[in-house]
Amino acid sequence: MTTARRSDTTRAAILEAARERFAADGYERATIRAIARDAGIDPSMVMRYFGNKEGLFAAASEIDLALPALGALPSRHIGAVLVNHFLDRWERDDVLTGLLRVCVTNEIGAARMQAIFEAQLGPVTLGVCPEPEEAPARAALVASQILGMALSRYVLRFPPAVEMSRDEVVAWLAPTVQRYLTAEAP
Amino acid sequence: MTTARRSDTTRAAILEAARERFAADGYERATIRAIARDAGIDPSMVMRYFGNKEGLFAAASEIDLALPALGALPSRHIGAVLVNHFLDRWERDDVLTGLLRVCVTNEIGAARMQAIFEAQLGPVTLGVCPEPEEAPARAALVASQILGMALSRYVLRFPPAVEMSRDEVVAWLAPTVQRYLTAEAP
DNA sequence: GCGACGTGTCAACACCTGTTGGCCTACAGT
DNA sequence: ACTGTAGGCCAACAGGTGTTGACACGTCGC
Repeated sequence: MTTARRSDTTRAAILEAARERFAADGYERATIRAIARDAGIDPSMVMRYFGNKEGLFAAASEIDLALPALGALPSRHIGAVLVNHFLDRWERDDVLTGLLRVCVTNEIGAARMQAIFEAQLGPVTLGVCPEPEEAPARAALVASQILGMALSRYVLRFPPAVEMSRDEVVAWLAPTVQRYLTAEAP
Repeated sequence: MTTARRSDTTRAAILEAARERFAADGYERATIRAIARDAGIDPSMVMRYFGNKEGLFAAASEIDLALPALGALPSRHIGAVLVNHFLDRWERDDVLTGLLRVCVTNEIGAARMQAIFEAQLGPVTLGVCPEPEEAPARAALVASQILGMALSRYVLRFPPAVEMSRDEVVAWLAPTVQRYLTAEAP
């Protein structure tokens, strides 16, 4: 059994500060010194616990996917459920915002973003789309709309995208996602 | 009349190298030294011609919008025309890819990206959408889909998004854009 | 001929970055 | 009570950054 060490609180403080900084500044501008200052410890502690900056980012961008139970619900509502789920996931904490800010200039971040969408969307898409070999393209289309809205709303903060209510976003995007998943190929 | 100076070729070489570096590396990792090395001149020339790094980026990310003549065509095809136009604009050079990579971590880039979409989409949206006060939200929805596909295809290079043919992309996205612009609000 | 000016290079500044190793302190096990 | 070790800080390294000023070469007007 693993007993709680004294260092666990420090680790947690570092990770929280790192997530905030990566989300606010991206990879290069989120410096280890700034993260350490936010966490109230010395920069060298970051190295001791996470090896180097890439290791810190890898640890700070780990996400539990928290897939909803999807098999049972009627496939007509799957678009709305999916959009709602992703908006939830984006607004609960700033891990995904950080990942989106980082993946644009960092290979590791890009690979992780791709892995997340594969794991999130792969099974869902395979379950509902008409032809299995179309599943990857359909998943990529859904990803493009989800990522584009997240970019406009949470990163670039385009005023109209920010001012839309959450229900409005779902009402507009759900039919798009639904069509990408279930409509016959054009 | 402005006669051609000898320095114009140098300016052009700097701008071309800067566009490539910004598109490949983003703002922070695209160093002035690397750009100058690519252009075959000294870093201090960059400062002399463009003042500082922000000035260089501002000059390198200037875009002639090249709006197509839009008023005359039947409004049923406006979605396909718009998607085609943006894909063209993204693939002609790497200015927009650079802007997309930069705007995620740089205020000036974000503001410029927003300005581009306002200028590109604003008039079109106002011309075709049912209620004028809905125009900004509809333009933001279109921007989210366009930006998301550009991110997946040209920046993150998700394999399924890259492997789709250009006609497939247009066939899938055009109805989405068309709906965001002309359908009644949900 | 000669100074002014445009074009360019060189060397340096001041600062910030990730990363490392040594030293100190306090608690745990025996 | 003593010692080992985990947790933490400090100072420094080596390298890279944007940016600046002094100096060299060429070409033009006069």
